[in-house]
Parts: sequence; C-alpha cells; structure tokens
Amino acid sequence: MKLISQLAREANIPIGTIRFYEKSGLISGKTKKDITSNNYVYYDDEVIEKLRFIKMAKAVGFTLAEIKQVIDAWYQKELTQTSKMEVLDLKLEQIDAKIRELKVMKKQIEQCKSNIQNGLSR
Amino acid sequence: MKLISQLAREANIPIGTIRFYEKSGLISGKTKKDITSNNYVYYDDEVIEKLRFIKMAKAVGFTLAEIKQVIDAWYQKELTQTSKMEVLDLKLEQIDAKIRELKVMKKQIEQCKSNIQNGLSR
DNA sequence: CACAAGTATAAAGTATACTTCATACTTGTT
DNA sequence: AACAAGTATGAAGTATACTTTATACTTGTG
Repeated sequence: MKLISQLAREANIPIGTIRFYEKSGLISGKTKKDITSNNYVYYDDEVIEKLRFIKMAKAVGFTLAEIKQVIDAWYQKELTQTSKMEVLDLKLEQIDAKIRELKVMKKQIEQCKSNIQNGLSR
Repeated sequence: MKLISQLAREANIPIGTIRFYEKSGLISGKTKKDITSNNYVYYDDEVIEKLRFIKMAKAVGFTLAEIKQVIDAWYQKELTQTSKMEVLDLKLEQIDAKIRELKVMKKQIEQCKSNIQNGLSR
C-alpha cells in the first residue's frame, strides 16, 4: 500500500496525472478508515498494473474513455460476463487493426528510405 | 486535380479537417494561376496519399507534429538526405515499439478473457 | 438571372488530456 | 515549536486537434 508520491515514482507518471486518472474513474485508491487525522489515499499493486496498461494503450492511440472500458471489463464485477467479452473482443479487433496499419506504415517508410538512398525524389 | 469537396469524398475526411491540415502545413494544394476569377485550390493524388498516411498514423497515436516530420522527410527536398533518414529511422523504431506494445496488450486481454471464461475474478 | 451549392477565410467554440495554481491541512525532522 | 515536504481539492489554464459559425465571393442549373 503506497501513497501517491511512491506510486508516481514506481509507475513513472506525474502525481497530477494520477489524480486526473482517479478523477476520471480509471483507477482508485482507498483511504484507511482507521486513520481519522487525514484522508490520504493508498494504492495497491493493482493500480500499478492499471497505470502500466493505461500507458501502453495511450501510446498506441486509445483514448482514456476506451481504456476505461477495458479496465472496467477487466476489474469490475458489476458488468455481465457477456458485456465484458464484447468489450474485450472489440479491443482485440482494434489492436489487430492497429498492428496492420503499423505494418503498412513501416513498409511505406522503408520504401521511402530506399528511394532516398537511390536518389529518387519520390 | 480535384477541388476540396472531391478530395474530401475520396479521402473520406471532412472538408474542415482538410483545411485544418493545410493550415497546419501537412498538405498543400495549388491555385491555378491562369484562373483569376477565384482562388479555388486544387489537389493532386499526392495529397490523397498524404491524407491516407495521416489517417493511419493518427490511428496508431502519432501526433500531427510527428506526422508532419515524416511527410516533410518524405516529400520536401529542402532537407538533407541525412536528416530525412534520421526522421524515418526514428519513426521506424517508434513503429516497432508500438507493435510490441500492442502485442503485450493483446496477450493481457486474451489472458483476461480466459480468466473470465474460467470464472476467475482476476 | 435567380438561387442553390461550392469555395475561402478568420474567428470562436469544443473535446480530450493534462498541467498549474491557490489554498489548506498533515506529517516528519530539527 | 518551527518548517520543509507531502497530501487533498477545486478551479483555472494549456496544448492538440478539430468543429462550428459568420461572412463573402463564385459557379453551375433551371
């Protein structure tokens, strides 16, 4: 159980961003009810996993809203098994689509590189 | 040589977005100097290629600034061969990194799916 | 030639994802 | 006790990528 600054260090994400994610419903810590002097929030390892996932998903162009859907399908028990599967299957399709697009881009850029090397303008 | 509405149809991108991209320096059309009654802008097939590339690159999380760098390395003759290659090589690395991240996400989601099917909470 | 539809331009507005600021309270150290 | 450092909260500000609005001119069709 870590406080926010330690979480920020471990996940390598600014504290402000973590607070923003929490406000957005992507992650959540807990306050210890036996401590009444403050309302410091504690985070467990599940939150780190989520933050790592958020980082990856953002890097490949998913929005926070999309990421939240997956996290909810992943961790929330309120959703039906069927609706969770629907969300996850959709994401798998989108991931495959992105991989395909990346491969096309890669080929185009490699083609461009060899054009440059051969002195072709295009 | 097409006008903007035809370009928008063919690339399946809103006219407003195309104008925004042009203002941002990602694409550019030409006005016909022999026509003086208007200042309509005409676009050739190179612009469609660029728009397709922009679409793909955006879908996998590249910013317009990053995309502009690649397009400039691709089409502009003002850059040195070396600096073009640097930009393109960097993008290739970033593309590979994204593919790796997508594969990790894919595995995680597949793992999550089978957990759900086996009735595991996580 | 009237008039709908297309084009250009500038400015303002919107959504997303943060980031910064101001304020206030708590904790750890000297 | 003093004080730096950590935490919480709300509000405002910023950057990116558009989208909408307003205005005005041009072109094609009946």
